[in-house]
Amino acid sequence: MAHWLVKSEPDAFSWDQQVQNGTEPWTGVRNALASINLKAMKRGDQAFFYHSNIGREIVGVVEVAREAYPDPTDGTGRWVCVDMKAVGPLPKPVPLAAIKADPEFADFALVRMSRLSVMPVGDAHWARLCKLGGWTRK
DNA sequence: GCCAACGTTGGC
DNA sequence: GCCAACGTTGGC
Repeated sequence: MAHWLVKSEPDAFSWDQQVQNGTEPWTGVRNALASINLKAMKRGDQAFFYHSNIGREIVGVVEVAREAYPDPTDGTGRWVCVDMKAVGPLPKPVPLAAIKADPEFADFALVRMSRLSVMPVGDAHWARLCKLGGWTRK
């Protein structure tokens, strides 16, 4: 099973809203590389939910509830979205600063490609982030 | 609020 | 098809 990280500005769509809504379309991705990542997601894959700009930390875990389909907020038909389901909050949110300070994450996309909003997370990085966040598999 | 990174647009 | 200008994202 692959793992991912998705970013959202809490001003636009926050973790609290994700939890309240349960399952929510992950729309608005308008970047080619991010879109490729969305299309590679499989139902049941889990992803970290990261608050960009405000907070700048990983706050929770979501799961792909529906694989890529045309983004209803896109008029051109070129872009896709997935449905994400809230799994649970991280007991200890992992701030970007902690990730940057850890040499293990020197080649992590969150650090290296700061503007990418949907990215894969390797098994080793996933395991380490779970540990840092106090997350035990659900 | 500033600025670096980077994607997109438009003139040629 | 190149590249300068511009807009957007997101860290600081």
